[in-house]
Amino acid sequence: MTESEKKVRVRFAPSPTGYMHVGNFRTALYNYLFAKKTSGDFLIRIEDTDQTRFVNGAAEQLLQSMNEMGIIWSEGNYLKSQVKDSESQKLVESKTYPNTVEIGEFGPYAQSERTEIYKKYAQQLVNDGHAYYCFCEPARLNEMRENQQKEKRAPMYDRYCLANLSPDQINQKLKEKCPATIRLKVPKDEIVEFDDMIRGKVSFNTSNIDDQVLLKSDGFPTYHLANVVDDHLMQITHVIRGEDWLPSTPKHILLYRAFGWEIPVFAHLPLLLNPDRSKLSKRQGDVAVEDYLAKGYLKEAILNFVAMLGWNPGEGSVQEIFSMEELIEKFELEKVHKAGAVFDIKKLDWINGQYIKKLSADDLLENALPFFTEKDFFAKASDEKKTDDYLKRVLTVEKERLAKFTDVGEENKFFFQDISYEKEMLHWKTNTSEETIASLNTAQTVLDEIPENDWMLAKIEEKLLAVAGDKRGDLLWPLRMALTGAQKSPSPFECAWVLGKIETLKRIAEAIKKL
RNA sequence: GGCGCCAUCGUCUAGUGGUUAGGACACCAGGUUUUCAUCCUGGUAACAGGGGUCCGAUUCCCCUUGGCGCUACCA
Repeated sequence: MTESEKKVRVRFAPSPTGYMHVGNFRTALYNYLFAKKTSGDFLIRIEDTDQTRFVNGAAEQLLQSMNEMGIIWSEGNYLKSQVKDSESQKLVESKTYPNTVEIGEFGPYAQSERTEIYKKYAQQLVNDGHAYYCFCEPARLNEMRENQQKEKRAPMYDRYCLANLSPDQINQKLKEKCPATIRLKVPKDEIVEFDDMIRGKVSFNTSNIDDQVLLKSDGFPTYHLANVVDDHLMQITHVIRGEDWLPSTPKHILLYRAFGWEIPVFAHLPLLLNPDRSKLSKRQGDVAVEDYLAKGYLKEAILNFVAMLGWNPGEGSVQEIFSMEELIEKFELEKVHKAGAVFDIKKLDWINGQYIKKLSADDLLENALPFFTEKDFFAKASDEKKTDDYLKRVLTVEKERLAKFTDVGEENKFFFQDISYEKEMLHWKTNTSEETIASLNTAQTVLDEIPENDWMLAKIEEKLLAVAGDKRGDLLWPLRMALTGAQKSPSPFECAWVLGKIETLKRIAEAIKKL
């Protein structure tokens, strides 16, 4: 099989932090789209090699979020709740994450379970002269770096252990169990060049590259070693990751060379940015996919929005709304931008609104219900205002003006609670009380004629407009105010329809009484 | 500081060696509407600067500037 015919295999390799950063999510999405587009494999590998950063439940949360967003992988850890019984023969219990199982022939897929593998390869590098033991303590390293910085030199390991320790001394220290790391012996003054799928040719001089620690003194690997070893062992063909990894790519290439392994294709994605163009961070607003889900953004909208941050099908395309299927069909890694993209929530709001408008009454209710139950006005509402039918009517009226589900009901609390307003508010323009009462009486009569089982929006509108004639404001303003007590609201027809015949007539009667 | 990456409206972007530099969001104005929103119409708004190459550069090259990233026994 030649290289071009080799099956594409890509991976999403997150370090579990407890939530999924949207930048990370986009990386996962682009990997997924690329795999789908090329009929390749997409796997998840958990990069949990930093014991000091272990967060309980974080890995599971990540799998959960990926699953929720509809990005499906074919190898790696899975939540037990996610796996079908029919797949049970292929399952392997996960040692580290008891709520998960693994599928795939290249496991384990959690790096914390692969430490022996990394140790073996690190040792191999030492034996071959590509790496060396370092016994320097953090204090010395820090001092060294400070001095280098004072002299305005790039901080780099000074190779003290490589230059001063004889093989016997090294063995002696190892025997004494002195804390040791293994460092990559970076050759000096060589040019490492590679062809990035997004950036084209990128090159580095190895003289600027530090002797990277590969194996930490706790026996765990650093990202660089674990990543290269696993990408090779798991037969990854394309490494698609954030641009923040670009400067360490030459280290990885040096590792592939030292091992004599084939180098995968690299594609470094532009970063997602805060409005001030710094790397998207928690300090400046929400960065977790879960945050946006919790705020009532639809997963399709988030997906759509994030996909367009840094990519566009081009060729004069003016399309803004894309389904996952369309994204898979049109996605091309070559068309991913080089420059970072600002995460503009206003556009997300607009896209989300577009998706909300397309939802059926049932889907609307399903999505909105959890948000209703969080609202104080909803909790205090009477039971008949919490029925599915009632809420569906509210949502049907609200969906044209909803940007996200947290906003649900907020502008229309009068659908749920008693209203209060000054009687002067009932007057349309310069109308007198007598005129306003007359209008409300007309509305009352007309609406009372509509049977309760025929209480439909079109019917209500038709009947009221028929009696309004050319003086719509005179009839409709007082009616709307009587029903809502609010300066702004949906049309009186919609409000009457939502409230139902009984409540509508009751509120009209109350208004007349006020006057 | 060193190394690297990047550069079209405020934002996301299309685009070409010759275009009135296009679209979307946001914003503004007008229309529809009983109000608000939706919706419709229109408008403001960009090729960072300087050198080249070329008959001609927003487009190709170089420099400057600016932004960002990396510079850990984090990933």
